[in-house]
Amino acid sequence: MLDNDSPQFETLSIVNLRERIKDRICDAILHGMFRPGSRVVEATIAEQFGVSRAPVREALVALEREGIIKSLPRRGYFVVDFTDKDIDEIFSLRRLLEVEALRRAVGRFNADGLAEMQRLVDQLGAAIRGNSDIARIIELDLSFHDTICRVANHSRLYEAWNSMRLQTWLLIGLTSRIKFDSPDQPHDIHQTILDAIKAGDVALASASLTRHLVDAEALAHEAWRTLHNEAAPRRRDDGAAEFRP
Amino acid sequence: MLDNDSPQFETLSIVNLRERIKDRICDAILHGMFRPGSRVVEATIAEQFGVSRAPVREALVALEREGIIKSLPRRGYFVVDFTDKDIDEIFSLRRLLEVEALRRAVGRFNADGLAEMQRLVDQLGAAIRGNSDIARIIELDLSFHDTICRVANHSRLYEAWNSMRLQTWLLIGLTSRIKFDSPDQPHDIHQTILDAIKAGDVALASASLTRHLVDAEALAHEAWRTLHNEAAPRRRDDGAAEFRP
DNA sequence: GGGAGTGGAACTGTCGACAATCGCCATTAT
DNA sequence: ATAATGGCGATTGTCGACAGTTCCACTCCC
Repeated sequence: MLDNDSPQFETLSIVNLRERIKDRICDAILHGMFRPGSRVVEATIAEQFGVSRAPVREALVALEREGIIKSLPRRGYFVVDFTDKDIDEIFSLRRLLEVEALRRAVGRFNADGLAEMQRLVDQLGAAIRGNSDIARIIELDLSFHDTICRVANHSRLYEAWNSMRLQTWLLIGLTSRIKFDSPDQPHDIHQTILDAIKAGDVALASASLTRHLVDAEALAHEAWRTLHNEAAPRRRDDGAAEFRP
Repeated sequence: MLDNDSPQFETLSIVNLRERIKDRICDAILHGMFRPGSRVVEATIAEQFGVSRAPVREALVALEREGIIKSLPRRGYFVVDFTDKDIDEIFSLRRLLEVEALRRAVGRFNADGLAEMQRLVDQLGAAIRGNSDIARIIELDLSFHDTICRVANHSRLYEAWNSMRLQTWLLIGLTSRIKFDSPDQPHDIHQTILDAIKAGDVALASASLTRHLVDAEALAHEAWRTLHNEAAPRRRDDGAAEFRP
C-alpha cells in the first residue's frame, strides 16, 4: 500500500485528464477569461494546458452538456450568449428544482449542515454589508443554494440544478460592477429561509426561496445587460485572450 | 444558391460524426444490445462502425451526461445499472418536470398538436388492447409525454426531461415480457390527461399525470426486477454481444 | 492446499499528423 | 460601384499509434 503521508497526496489525480481540463476550462469561463459569445479554440486551450487536443475535445463535449458552451459543427465552440428567454428558462427551472430540493432537504439537515448554512448566511451578510464584489456575493449565494440541493439527496435533481448553477454564475458572476440594492435585502431573505428550514416550516421556506429567486432573476437580467454594455465597445471577438493555464 | 430539389439533399449530413455515433450507440443500448452493467468497449464500437476511436470517445462522454452509461476512470464505460433509489429519483424528477411542462403546455397546444396527441392515445390504446410488446407501448407512452414537454417550449426543462426519458426507456423498454395489467388501464389515463388538456383543466391534468407516473414507477420497479432475473443465469458479462452497426 | 507474487492480454488515456471544411479577403466581371 | 467568385489561412474532424493501467490467470513458494 502507498503511505498516505505524502505531502501532496493528490486524490484528484486518479481522475481523467479530461475531467481536470473540463474543470479548468469551466473555471476560466466562469472567471471571465472568455467573453460571452467568444470562441473557444481547441488548439489554443490544448497548447496553454500543454496537452494534446483529444482530452480538450472531450472536455468541451462535456461542457456543452453542462450548458455553458455551444458547438457549431465545423465552426467550433463558443461561450453561450443568453437571451431574455434563456434567463427566464434558467430561473424558472431553478425555482422548480430548488423548491423541490428544499422540500426534501428540510428534515434531512443535521447540526453540521445547519451550522454550515448559518456560516454561509453570515458571510453573505458580511459580504453584502462590506460591499464585496458581486462575484464573491454570488459565489456565497450559490453555495447556500448548492447546500440545499446537496442535502436533498437526489443525484439527478442535483445534476440538473448544477447545470443551472453554472449558467447562473455565467449570467451574474461575470459582471464586475453592478449596484446591489435588491429591495428585499438578500441577507435577510437567506436568514429567513434558513430560519424556516430550522423551524421545519416548508411552506414559509419555499415561499421565501421563490421570492428570492424572482429577485435574483431580475438581478440576472440587469447583470447580463450590464455585461453586454460593458462588452459593447469591443467589436472584435477577442477570442481566447489571456487565460492562465 | 443551391437548388433545393436535389433528390437526396441530406441536411443531416452536416451534423458531427460524433452525434450520429452517439445516436447509434444510444439506439443500440436502448434496444438491448448491451445488458445493464455490461461493458461498452470503445475499440469494439469503433470497429463495428468503421471509424476511429476518437469520435466514439466523444460520443461516450456525451452519453454519460445523458445518464445511460457511466465511466470508471481507467476501467471503461458501462451501461448503467439502476438501484431502487435510482428509479425513485428518475420518476420523482419526471413527475416534477412533467407536471411543470404540462402546466406550461396547456394553452400552448394548437389543433395539430392536439390531433397528434389524440393519435398517440389511440395508437397506445390499440397497442395495449392488442397486447403489443412492452417496447412498443413504452415508446408510444414516452412519445405522449415527450410531446407535452416539447410543447412546453422550455429547452432546458426539455433537456433535463429527455435525460430521464432515456433512462426510463432503459428501465422498462428492455423488458421483453411483463404482464401489463396496470390497475388504472393506462389507455384511459392518457385519454383523461388529454381531455383535461383540451378542457384547459390544469389541476385535473396534473393530478392524472402524477397518478399515471406513480403507476409507471411501480411498473418500472417490476420491469427492472424482471430484467435482472432474466439476466441472472448468465453470470459472465457478455460485453458487446452482437450490436449491428 | 492456499495465498501472494508475476506475467500477459486487453483496454483506456494521450498524442501528433493529416484531411476536410469554413470564413475571410482580394480579385474580377458586370 | 457592387456583387459574385476563387484562393488562402485558420480551425475542426478524423485517424492510427504508442504508453500506461487494470484485470485475469497462472505459477511458485510457504
